[in-house]
Amino acid sequence: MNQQRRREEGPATSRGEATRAIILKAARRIFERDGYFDARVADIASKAGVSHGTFYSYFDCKEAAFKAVVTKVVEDLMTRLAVADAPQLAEPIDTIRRANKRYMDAYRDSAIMIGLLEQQVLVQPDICELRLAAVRTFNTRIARGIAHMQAEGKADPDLDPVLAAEALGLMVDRTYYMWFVLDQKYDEEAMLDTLTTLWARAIGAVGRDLA
Amino acid sequence: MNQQRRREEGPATSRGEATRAIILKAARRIFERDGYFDARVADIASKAGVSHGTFYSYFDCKEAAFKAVVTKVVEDLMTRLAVADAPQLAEPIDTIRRANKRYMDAYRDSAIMIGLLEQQVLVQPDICELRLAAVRTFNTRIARGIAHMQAEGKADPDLDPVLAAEALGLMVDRTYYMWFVLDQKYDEEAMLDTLTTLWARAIGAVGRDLA
Amino acid sequence: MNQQRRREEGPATSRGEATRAIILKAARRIFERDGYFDARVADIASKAGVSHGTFYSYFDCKEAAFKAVVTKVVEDLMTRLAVADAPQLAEPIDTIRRANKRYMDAYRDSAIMIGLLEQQVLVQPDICELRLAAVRTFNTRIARGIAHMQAEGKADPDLDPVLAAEALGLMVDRTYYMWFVLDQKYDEEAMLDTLTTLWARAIGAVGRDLA
Amino acid sequence: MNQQRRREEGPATSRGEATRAIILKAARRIFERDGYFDARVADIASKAGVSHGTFYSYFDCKEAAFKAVVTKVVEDLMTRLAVADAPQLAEPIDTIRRANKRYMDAYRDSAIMIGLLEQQVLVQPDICELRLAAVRTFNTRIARGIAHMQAEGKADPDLDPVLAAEALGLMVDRTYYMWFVLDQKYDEEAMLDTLTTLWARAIGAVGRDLA
DNA sequence: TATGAATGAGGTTTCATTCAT
DNA sequence: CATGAATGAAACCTCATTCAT
Repeated sequence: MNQQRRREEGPATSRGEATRAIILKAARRIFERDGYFDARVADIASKAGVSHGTFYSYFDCKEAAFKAVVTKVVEDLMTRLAVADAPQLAEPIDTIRRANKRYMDAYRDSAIMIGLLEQQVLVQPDICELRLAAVRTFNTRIARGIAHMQAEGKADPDLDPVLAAEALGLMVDRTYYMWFVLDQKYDEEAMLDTLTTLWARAIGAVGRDLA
Repeated sequence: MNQQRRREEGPATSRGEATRAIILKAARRIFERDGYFDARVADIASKAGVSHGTFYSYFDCKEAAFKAVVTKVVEDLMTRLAVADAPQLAEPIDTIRRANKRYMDAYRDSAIMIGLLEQQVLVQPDICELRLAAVRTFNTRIARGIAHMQAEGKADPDLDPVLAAEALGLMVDRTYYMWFVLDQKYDEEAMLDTLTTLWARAIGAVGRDLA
Repeated sequence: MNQQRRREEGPATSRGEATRAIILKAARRIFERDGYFDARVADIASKAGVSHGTFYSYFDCKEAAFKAVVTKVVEDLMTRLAVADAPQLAEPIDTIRRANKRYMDAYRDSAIMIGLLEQQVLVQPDICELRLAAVRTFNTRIARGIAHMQAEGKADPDLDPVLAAEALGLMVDRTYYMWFVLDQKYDEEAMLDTLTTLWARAIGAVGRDLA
Repeated sequence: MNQQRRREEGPATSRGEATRAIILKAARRIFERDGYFDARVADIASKAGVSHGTFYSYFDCKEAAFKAVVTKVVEDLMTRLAVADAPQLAEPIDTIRRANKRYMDAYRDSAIMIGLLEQQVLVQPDICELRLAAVRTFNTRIARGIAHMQAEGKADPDLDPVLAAEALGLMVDRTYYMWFVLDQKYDEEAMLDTLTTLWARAIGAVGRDLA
């Protein structure tokens, strides 16, 4: 009862706030180390240096902690990728490459958690929703970019910008998955160039090519 | 030891063979219904109409049954997609579209199991290996196709056919995942056209365009 | 990991201490009632009035509980038999008889557990070690006694005190086994007298005889 | 039904006889290798080169096979030790030593099975009965020997020959157990001499001593 | 007589979660 | 706020034994 309320209301003191943060951090490390299913609440608590029961003062269940961790990862990702998309005066190819690179860096840093997120998508509806929302945000952004280029005569106007954004976004996203989650070995420059070239040509981008 | 041997050597009689097939089929249905983690061996046995113990006469554990099911799914997929790739005299765009369509049909039919496969890739190294092997086979095939077009002057010769095959393969594969596993709603014609156009343009395919 | 730790470190509170003791006691009663193999963890937990899981908070497995019980039994036995061996001024025959009687009383009280211990000696190396350690302690004590008598000219000096102690100790020990574990019916006085006489004569003890 | 009858009636053909013998031999080897509890019927059948079901054509259950093996071991032991006890004209000490040596050799050859027998004594009433019967036979023989010496004035007439036989028999038997079953390291000559001397003195045997 | 497929009771163990202190 | 003892559902897997062929 008491615990329920506390969980719902969130930490009341700054000490509680700190404990919650510590547990969250510990949870991420344990999830990254053991995966979602093999991660045990006991280990999280122990790594956080608190007792079993304390964990449940802050999180309803293991799933809730996972969701909290993953939400934060996604939020950080979004924030990091939301930086103003440089001046649109640049060549399309440069814009695209820069975006791909930015995404790559961000993906790499959170690769393991992203892998776990993908894995849970099929199991936890909440997580799936979270994932889809993120995808939608990204895709919208990409679609806007493509539409913008089309408007400026820098991309093929016949293309459906939404579907194209979806497919190309997945191409890049999935490539990074193979690369950083499944540890396939690619040469960074070559891969970035390939992705960028494919993308640029796919949307019929005019202008300078990657030499 | 005895059970071990039977499991390793496979059924000795045709009756055993049949039972194994029945269990395998039941396993697939239960996995599709409940997912890997919630699937219980008891349910599989019960759906197969055999006893608990019988299951263990044929499979080491749940994981082994899953692996067997998934292996079969992948093999079927490979077989199905291995059909002679029509005469290369056709326009590239038609070749590409036909391939995308074939893959789409195959993917759709096994979508749930493919979803589970993707999910287990991070958990079971064996499954990951299986998955990567399939990917490699597909990619090689695609890369050969691209190289072929390049040789015939029908595709941009500057492109690295292997990397391109990898990225474009993932684009299509992942799109189908969103479509059939995560149940995103796409218009079939529009999506197929988009994927095909993006692909064709990306590799600089010359020739007729999708009207 | 958490449970592991608790098991390794032992109970952290006195409440835990008490529970452990209760389970241990229940385990002994169940082992005595059902024997080692037929004893079920569920029965032990139930007799202790705790849940299944609680048992595993304190013991790794049935074997561990057995080992704990048996260790305690052996320790109690050792303590009980370690009482100062009366003044050595007494007649050897009296010293020997008193020792035999003391051992008999102790053996009888723990007969069933000792029987189980003997039974597990062949199966569990740990238990075997425990058993041999106890035997060694007893034999050393006996050998010292014989050597003492030899030094005082009260026993045949030609005898190897260690081997003699070993054999005579086993004679008594095994007789008690037949008596209290396998329930052979002997007359207490007659048997004690026989054992004592045999022992005394065997070591060539001089002095008064059992009349 | 059918099988039941066959088991009760015993093998009908000499081929069946042979199979039974083969299984019995395999059973002994598996029991010796794995102990009673860890021995699996499957392993016995497999080592005998027959199928699962065939085992049950000859034995009711694992326990029955064990009993058959152990009965044979005990019978062999009895036969081997039943050889005419040399002329009683010899010195008592020589008679005793010879008997101890004969027993030692026989014990050593069947040590593992004897160990298992001891272990099952507490679990299987049948086995216990078998064991006690053997003990009784031995003890009677020993008691007769002691009584004989007493009659000839070669041993203390005050001793109860039955109880003495019991205790001394156990002394020797248990020593061999420690020696050959639990693998305690003893020097053969020294131990045989000690046992013999203790025994001879214990019964007040007159005559030559072991030098 | 021999085979081996099928059975199913049975026990062990884990770990997320609760709650009294 | 924090602790850790207690819970108990749940799932896995083995292996002695039967029986149809």
